[in-house]
Amino acid sequence: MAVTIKDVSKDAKVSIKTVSRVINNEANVAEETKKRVQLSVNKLGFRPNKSAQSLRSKRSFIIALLYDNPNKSYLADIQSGIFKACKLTGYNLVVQECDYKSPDLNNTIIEFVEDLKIDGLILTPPLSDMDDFLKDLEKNQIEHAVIAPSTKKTESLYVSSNDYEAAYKLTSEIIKHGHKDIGFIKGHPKHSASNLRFNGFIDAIQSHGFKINDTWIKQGNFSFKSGFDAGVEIFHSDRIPTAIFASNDSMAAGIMKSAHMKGLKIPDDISLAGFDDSPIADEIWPALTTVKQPVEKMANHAAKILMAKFNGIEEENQSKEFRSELIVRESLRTL
Amino acid sequence: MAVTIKDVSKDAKVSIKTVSRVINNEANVAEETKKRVQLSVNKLGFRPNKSAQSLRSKRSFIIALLYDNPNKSYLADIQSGIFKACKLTGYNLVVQECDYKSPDLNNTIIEFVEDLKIDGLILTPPLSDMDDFLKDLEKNQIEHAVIAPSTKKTESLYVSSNDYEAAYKLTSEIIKHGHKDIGFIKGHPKHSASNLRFNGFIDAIQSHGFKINDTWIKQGNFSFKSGFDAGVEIFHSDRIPTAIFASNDSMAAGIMKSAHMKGLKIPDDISLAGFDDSPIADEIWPALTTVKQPVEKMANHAAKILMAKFNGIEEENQSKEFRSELIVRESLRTL
DNA sequence: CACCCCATTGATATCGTTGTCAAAATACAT
DNA sequence: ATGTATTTTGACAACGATATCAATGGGGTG
Repeated sequence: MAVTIKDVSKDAKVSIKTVSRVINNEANVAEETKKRVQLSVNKLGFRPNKSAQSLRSKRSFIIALLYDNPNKSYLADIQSGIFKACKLTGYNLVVQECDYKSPDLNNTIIEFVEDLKIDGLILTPPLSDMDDFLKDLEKNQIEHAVIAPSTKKTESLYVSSNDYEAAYKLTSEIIKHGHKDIGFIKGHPKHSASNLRFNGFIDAIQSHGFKINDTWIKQGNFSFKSGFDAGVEIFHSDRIPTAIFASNDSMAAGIMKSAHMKGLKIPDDISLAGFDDSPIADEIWPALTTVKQPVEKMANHAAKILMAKFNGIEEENQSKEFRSELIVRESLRTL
Repeated sequence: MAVTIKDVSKDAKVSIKTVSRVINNEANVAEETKKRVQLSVNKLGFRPNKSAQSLRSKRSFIIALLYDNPNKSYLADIQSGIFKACKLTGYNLVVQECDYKSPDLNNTIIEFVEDLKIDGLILTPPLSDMDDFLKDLEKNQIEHAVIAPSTKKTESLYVSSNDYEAAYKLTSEIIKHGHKDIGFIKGHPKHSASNLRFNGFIDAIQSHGFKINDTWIKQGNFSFKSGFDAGVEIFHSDRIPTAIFASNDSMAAGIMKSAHMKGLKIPDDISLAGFDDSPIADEIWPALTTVKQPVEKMANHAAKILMAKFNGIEEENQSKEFRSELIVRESLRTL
């Protein structure tokens, strides 16, 4: 039989309530009593029964990660960042794959949270941008932190990256390399980052006094295939750009493939840039010029502020914007 | 206040025990009573309190996925397969990243399982091959299913793939393309698959009466970089093979990069083959000849047999070996 | 008709915590 | 010394399910 609070209380010659006070770090326990209890706890190897705690106090020390079919390496990074934060605080992490298009997403998740007494949620795009979903969470008093929301007006905790600035900077870098005819592949329309990156691109182009050529702007959805298709279309036109900026690396890889199939050399015939610095960026040839986001750190921070919040630690642990880093590799050449 | 079993019992005019019987599908409940209770359950929207269930019955309807820093896309596939199985049965999934080298891995995990009343574990390589760890699980009566263990003598439930045969087949395919001088990059030494793949390669070579050239056999660890390094070494030698078989796609991509840097064209100057059919296999140029494993299906099956086991359903749900599929793409040419 | 058997049902204890609230001990003010 | 405020402590209820075990009742048997 496992050691219970009763065993500890006997050993330390106090009531079970006092033991409870000590393990929960409550105020008003005499220093001496506290020590005695802690001694017994260690001696007996007491570990509180989480089910009993959860039943009585309605918290589980579990947080959940919600995601909808993201890029695989993105998911792994996010998860790892969250997990590391959990490990520090003793929380556990449950994962929940969901379909953002499902009509009963809201109820499913709310029931899930209530049933498991989940202490808080972490949301990734595109869930981070579903306002009615976020509102439902608020209404049900479900703590949550969102990763990369498009608008920061929300009451929710969030972490974000400077997608707009990074896209602006990357575009400027491409221009600095002598390019004027630049194509762009947009990301998944439901992901906030897509717009931010597109706007950064547009503004950079225009602030340099260049024109946007609409036939070189294609809608993608962050998948390799959508990039490939966009590449095929672009390379099929009479005049092709000298550089293409894809909203993420997978799509850039797709374009690269379509270029190869068309007999175009990279970066000799066409320069390429991606976004995210996913593993593939450095594993294809030539390696992709891209923007590296501290995804794991962002997720780690999201988990930290979430847990800080429902543990009543407000302090400096707050929503935060992370800065991305430009990584110039071989896929971009100087004209 | 949430609906409890008491409310249901009042509404259905039965005792709480009878309600309990119905929701747990226990035997010996009159058909009519059962219907009446189910009606009340639905009418009131009763959802059993998991903490209370867990406290009393010592099960949580949670299973856990244990992994140690795997390939990101592998993790995502595994997780997705498990998650889908969980969804069907109403189980939840918690994830636990761990360090297989940690000296107190065993205790950490056992405490984790006991604390959360985890119903069962799913292990991925290299954890699937740590015999003392598996023994500790048995000793503590912790249900578990392992993915891709090297030996199937274990008492544990398992799913595996036919790595040996697949590697044999792929090697034969390379030979069929006219290659005699074939290099090989080994995988992570702690992963069971590494040996199986290597042995399949060796046996295929020898059964065709060819010789193994040791300078073309390199030790890798499944990472892109280890493949790259191996490639650099091989291409540095006086005589280079006409084809290289890397134990996974990341390493094959690494070799490809090193080949490009050396000015070698693929597949004109050297043919390549990988293993796993990870996303990168089809996203690099030229696309990799590889072996596709039904990773997600394997994980799905692992979760299913695990849950079937502790729910007392033995039947046909058993350990199983999955078959891989050869995928021939451009990276392999005929001499 | 008396008896026993087995399916069905319910009263109540129980799991291991935290919450409530009052009692006891101590500190402080007058 | 007395009264009051404050800190410290504990007895017991409560959380919401399942487990135990006995009571009930209908059917079959002799």
